[in-house]
Amino acid sequence: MKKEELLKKIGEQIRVIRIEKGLTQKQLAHLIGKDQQSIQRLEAGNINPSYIYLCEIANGLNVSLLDILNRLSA
Amino acid sequence: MKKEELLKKIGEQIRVIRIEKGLTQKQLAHLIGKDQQSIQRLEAGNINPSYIYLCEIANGLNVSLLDILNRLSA
DNA sequence: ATATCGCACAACGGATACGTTGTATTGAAG
DNA sequence: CTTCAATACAACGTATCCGTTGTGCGATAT
Repeated sequence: MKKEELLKKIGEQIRVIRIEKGLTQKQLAHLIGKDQQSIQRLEAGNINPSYIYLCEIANGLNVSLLDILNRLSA
Repeated sequence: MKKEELLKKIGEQIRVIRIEKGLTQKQLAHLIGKDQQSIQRLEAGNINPSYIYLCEIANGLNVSLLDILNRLSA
């Protein structure tokens, strides 16, 4: 699977979960000490986030990283 | 959970799986177009690998990233 | 003794992530 | 119409990743 597709997919999944939780990009960003633009780039698949970054996102969304990845295959 | 602990844990888990598969650091590295030192730093928890990097590692180990993360909690 | 293999650590450089600022668009609210 | 919230994109600087080279150390074998 191509790199860009992987990044797009996980970005989209993060967006879905964020919206399910009723959060804006800005709110999620501030929950984990980042800013809105960072979340935007992540959701758009424009960056290749680090493991720690993904853990922080999962934390802000109040789910586990496993949950996020599990939902990718579904 | 602290960043260093997270990196150490996933590094150790990757090492366990690599050894289960009977691979050396060098062999795993070459399977995915990297070098032995990169694997060493990853396993030692000295780097914060990107999502794509983790996908490549999982690929080289012939498991899914989900498998690796699943075994972290166990 | 020396060669080889697996693993560890340090340093350098190019590439990239990510925080920040600035700006544009869209839609809802007043 | 104006205002504000939410999202998107671009550019810049700093920090970090990761590939690479070189070095070392222990274990095993010849």
